[in-house]
Amino acid sequence: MATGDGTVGKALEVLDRVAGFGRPVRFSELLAGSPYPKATLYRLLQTLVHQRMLTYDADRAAYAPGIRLVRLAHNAWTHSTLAPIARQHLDALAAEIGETVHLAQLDHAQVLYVDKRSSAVPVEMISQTGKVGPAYCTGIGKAMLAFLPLDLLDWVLSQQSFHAFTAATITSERALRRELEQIRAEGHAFDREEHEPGIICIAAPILTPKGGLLGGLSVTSTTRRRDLDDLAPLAPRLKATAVRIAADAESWHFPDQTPKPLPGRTGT
Amino acid sequence: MATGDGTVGKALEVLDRVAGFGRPVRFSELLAGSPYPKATLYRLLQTLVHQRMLTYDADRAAYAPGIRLVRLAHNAWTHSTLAPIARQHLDALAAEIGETVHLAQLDHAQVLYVDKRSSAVPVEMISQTGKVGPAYCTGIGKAMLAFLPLDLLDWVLSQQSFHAFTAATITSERALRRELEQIRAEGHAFDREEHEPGIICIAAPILTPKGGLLGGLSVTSTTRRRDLDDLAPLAPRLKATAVRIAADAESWHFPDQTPKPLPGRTGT
DNA sequence: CTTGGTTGTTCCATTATTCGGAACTTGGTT
DNA sequence: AACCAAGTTCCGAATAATGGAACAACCAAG
Repeated sequence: MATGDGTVGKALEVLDRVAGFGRPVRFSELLAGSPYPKATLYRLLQTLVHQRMLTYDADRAAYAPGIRLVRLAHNAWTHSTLAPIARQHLDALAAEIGETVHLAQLDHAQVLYVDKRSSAVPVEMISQTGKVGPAYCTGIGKAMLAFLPLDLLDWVLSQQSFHAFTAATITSERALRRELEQIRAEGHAFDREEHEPGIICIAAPILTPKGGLLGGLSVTSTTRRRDLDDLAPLAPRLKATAVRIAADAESWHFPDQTPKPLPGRTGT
Repeated sequence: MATGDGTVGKALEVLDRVAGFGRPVRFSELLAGSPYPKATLYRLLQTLVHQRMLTYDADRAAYAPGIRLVRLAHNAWTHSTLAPIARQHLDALAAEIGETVHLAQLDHAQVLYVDKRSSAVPVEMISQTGKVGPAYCTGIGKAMLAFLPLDLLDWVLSQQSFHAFTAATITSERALRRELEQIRAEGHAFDREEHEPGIICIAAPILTPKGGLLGGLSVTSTTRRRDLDDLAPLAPRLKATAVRIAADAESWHFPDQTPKPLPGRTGT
């Protein structure tokens, strides 16, 4: 999975890797999984720390994501996600249905949750927002995949791991494509405990009038409270909300957030 | 204000600039305020877009922060800010006092708010978290500055704009240093409508047992509800909370987040 | 349809940066 | 004391970034 993009690409790859650990990480740990030689990795880390994209804790000799990222993300979240536009609609939907509502967008073949309304716990924040999850085995992921342009879909599917989280997880591209077809026909997707046992959801894509994919919307519940048949009747309300969000996005002239297939830069 | 750090530094500077606009921004706007020639800036932007750190909207021909940042920030916020550690303490303090509580850290001579508990308005969030504000004219900023090591303080103060937001704003380094001395003696700071008219606050630093600066904590109110004399009695509870947060941070072995003075890297 | 202006994109020889093997330092272990 | 692992620095070679200038694309006015 070549990154390209010269030094900057390499630096960001390292940044991702550090962030991915989810804990302070030592030089040697990074070196182990790195394609770069010691000296190069060292310099990249130095640069990132100097730029406050990473923090270096001298005592523990470990690197962690830096707070400059938090600051940048504030802008990104406010101006480049559906969250601010969708906020009121999420509030309304969550209040009406009384279940957890998620708003997500596709990022690099993964589901990126950009906002959430939880019925139970009142507020949370980046703690939830910013999380990523698999696309092939979540309702919201499948809902988005189903409405991706075909050429992009090919690429995105090629990036899926098809790891079997539960017994119900779809583990082959063929099976997933079949399911996506159905979702396309119905306009909404279900998560049948495919990602976590006991967790089910119904999800719909958020589409521009022209059919461009903006994001996804889902209502999540547990098998203890509801089953799929209870969820299905929510589809109309879910879709109505999605349409409203899309309309607002349109009037905000929101950019079509279709993910890029990482082309070889200067075409073939 | 030379950035150094080669290409990566330049790319990140451009990223900051785009984020700073707070709205989609066109190439020419960026070019205007950029030290780089057209072709160079163009390439940097290309790279950032390709890396999904920026989004490019072809219709509007404008750049905006990318969603990859949201994802990275999730990690940064979770693992490199005081927020997760302080959460319960903020909850408790906010509930007890019934006013808005802020948690902040220093980032590059500015105040970066990393969490917030608002008494009145229930929700908001990243919309608030991730925001930056001036250090020299906010209570929380001054509280942190007062406990900065002297050499760092010199640098940080040199970065302040001393813009007069209100009639009460401290507008000279000398006056600020005098105030910081007082804050150091008392252990807490006030914002006397120095940043926004009608807004006052009391703030305390969060310090390691050894005196290292971790962050700041503040209780904000309005002149309509309280005055400074009402705020002052809150100091003990504020400080107690700060101590508790510091203790938890210690046991989590939280890295000393003292900002770096951007040294010239390898000397001249 | 032509001209002129503005904005955005590409080329390519030059130049400055990054690369990475190897040597070195530091701190802990047998 | 000798050794080993982890982290840091050096420096010539290799590569990638630079930026001036030419080139498109678009629009408005002549």
